[in-house]
Amino acid sequence: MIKAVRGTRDLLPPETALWNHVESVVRDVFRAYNFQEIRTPIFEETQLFARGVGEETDIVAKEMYTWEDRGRAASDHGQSLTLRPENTAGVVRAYIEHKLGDRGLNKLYYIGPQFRRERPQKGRYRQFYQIGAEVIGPATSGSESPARDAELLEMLATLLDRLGIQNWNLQLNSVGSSSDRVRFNDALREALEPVKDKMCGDCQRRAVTNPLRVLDCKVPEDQPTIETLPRVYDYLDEASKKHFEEVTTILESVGVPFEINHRLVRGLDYYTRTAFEFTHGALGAQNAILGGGRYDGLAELLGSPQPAPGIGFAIGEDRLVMALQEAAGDLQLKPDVYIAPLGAGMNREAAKLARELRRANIVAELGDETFRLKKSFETADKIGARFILIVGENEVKADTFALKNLKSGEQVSVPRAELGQRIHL
RNA sequence: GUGGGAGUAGCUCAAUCGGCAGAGCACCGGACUGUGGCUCCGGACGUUGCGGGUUCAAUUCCCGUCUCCCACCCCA
Repeated sequence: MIKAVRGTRDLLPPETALWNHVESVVRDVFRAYNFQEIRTPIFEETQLFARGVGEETDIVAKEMYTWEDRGRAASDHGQSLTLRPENTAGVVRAYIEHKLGDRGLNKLYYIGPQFRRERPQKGRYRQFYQIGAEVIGPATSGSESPARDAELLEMLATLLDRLGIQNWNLQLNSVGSSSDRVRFNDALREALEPVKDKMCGDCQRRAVTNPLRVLDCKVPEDQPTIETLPRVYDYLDEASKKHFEEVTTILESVGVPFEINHRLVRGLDYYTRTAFEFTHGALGAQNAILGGGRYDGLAELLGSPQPAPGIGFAIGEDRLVMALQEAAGDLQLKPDVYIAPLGAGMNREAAKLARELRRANIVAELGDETFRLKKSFETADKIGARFILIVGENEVKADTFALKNLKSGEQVSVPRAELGQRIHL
């Protein structure tokens, strides 16, 4: 038997109804904030992620699905391509390629699959779905403003509330501008030098490769040491400090609860200044339901002639759906009516009725004339239809049909022209 | 990539010391020829994840492998 490959899965009904519900609420909420959808390719040139996400990140170093193109054209041949491991780089590439900066401030969102070759785990798959949004534009369009950070965070709080996610928790930090980061990294390395030997193996490695990640360490024995390390906040320049304070001030005034976490760092190289994560319990170890931050230098890094500060986030849709399954029962999609043709030649009559009703926006399931009436009733009951409509010779002659409410048991004779109205009630 | 647990019918799970692979639910048919849910009767259902080894005999013991789950790592 051929099975779905490791880390991928089929989403089946009725669960897909929940996914559709989530996506529909998402589109609705994003619309209120004037975001519009962008769709970028599933694969891109490998270079885009190497430069955008960062060569040193785990994602680029060991988790990407990369292959060499075998296109016929010489220009295709040998080109290194990669399934997108995240969507921000693609959006920024599109922003540059189509000169979207000329439109002013862009508020874009996407929903789609991403790919990383990780060991599968609860809430972690090799093909997973992200819902993300990006606010990006020339600095003159206000893209750098803390008002945009706060707006984005407030939108996320509204979205989670609207979906009925209970007990989410917003963690906020500033990781500084790129120059702040350089100074902070140096300070961290220096502070780690004398103490790293007594830390865990992972931290000893991080101290060299990515000192910021030491702050994220969960090993209990390392916590006292980590407490003595410098804080990012103290290495922010005046502009970054002011920016961060304005974000928190707006959040307070609009009433979005948050927690400042000086240790919050992000795993992608492009993040600057505001960094955040929404967490949720009962998701296992993968408790981050969404994460994001500002990326003021990314566009230039990817070759934009003009600076284009931006901020964005990505929601783990798989995790979001998982969090909703804990609380909500499954919403099952049920038809309004089951049409039961009864006897030879009735399929054609039933088909005509089904067409009429469906065009009147009624959800109809169609039976088969070879079924005995009892079987039709059982099927109608099983799929949860509200009504069963019997299409037999008598009914067709009279152009009046037996319509039974399966819940109440009430059965009435309804003229053809009134069926739609009767079922809509 | 590392560590731990688990794989038996569509689903949830049994199977004594190594001795004919089972139950409930679900499914199909009948009782019941134009009226469902209840009941009764019957039916179908398996490469015991896969491959190898030991044995007269393997779901059971051994080795390998794959997948899933949990955790680390990392991230969403």
